[in-house]
Amino acid sequence: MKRSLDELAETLTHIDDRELMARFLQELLTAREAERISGRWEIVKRLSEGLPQRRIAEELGLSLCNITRGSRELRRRDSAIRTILEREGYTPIPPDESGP
Amino acid sequence: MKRSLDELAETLTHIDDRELMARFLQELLTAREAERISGRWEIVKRLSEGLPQRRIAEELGLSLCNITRGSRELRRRDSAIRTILEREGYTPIPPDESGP
DNA sequence: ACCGGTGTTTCTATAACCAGAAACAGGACC
DNA sequence: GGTCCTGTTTCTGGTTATAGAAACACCGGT
Repeated sequence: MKRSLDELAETLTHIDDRELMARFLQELLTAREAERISGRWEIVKRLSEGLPQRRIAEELGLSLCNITRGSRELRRRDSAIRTILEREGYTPIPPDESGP
Repeated sequence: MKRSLDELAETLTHIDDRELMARFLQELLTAREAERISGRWEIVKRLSEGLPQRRIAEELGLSLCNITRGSRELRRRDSAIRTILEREGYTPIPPDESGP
C-alpha cells in the first residue's frame, strides 16, 4: 500500500543523525538494493551537473537504462529529486518546457 | 560503494517535510522496491508489538522469509531499527541477551 | 553533406528477491 | 506423552531490476 510508504517517509523525517540514518537504511535494505538506490542517487547528482550520460554510465559502472530513468525524473516539472538537489547545492538542469 | 549510501543518508536527514520525503522515495525507488521496503517496515513494526509471525505474514500478504529477516535485525543489540521504533512510540521486544 | 557526440529506446540474458510450502526444534498446556 | 502454537530454516519456481549491446533520431561543426 501507498499508506505504508507515507508512514515510512514520516519516520525518516524524524531522523536527524546521519550515522543513524545510514545504519537504518542498511538494515532495512538488502545489500544489492542499497547499491542500486545509492547508484541512482549518484546518477541524478551527475546528471544535474550536466555530465554526458555515457560518461556517467562508465564512471559508475552502470547501464544506460538507469540513466534514462533518472533523466526522466529530472525533466518532470514537479520533481522532488530536483527540489532536493537544489537544496543540497547542486544546480539541476531546468525542467522540460514542452511539458505534458 | 558504501560512501554513496552515506551521502544519501545525510541528504535524507535534511528533509523535514513528510510529503516531500514521500515523493522523493517514490521517484528514487521502483514501484516494487517501494512495496518491498515499506513491507519490511510494516513487518518490524508488527514484530515489535509482539504479533505472531504467521499472522503478520497473513495480514501483509508476505512470506515468512521476510519476517525472519526482520526479526533477526530486531534481535541485534545495536539495531538502528529498534532505536527508531522506540522513538516512534513502538515498544520493541528486548534484545537477545545471549548475544554474540 | 558528412560525421561525431548526444539522448533515448529496445533487446536478451543474468542475478537478486520473494512467495509458498515444507520441515525442524522449542515451549505451554492438557 | 500428546498436541498445538511458536520461531526458524530450507527448498523450488517465478518475478523484477539490471547489464551490455545495439539501434534510432537530433544537433552542431567542419
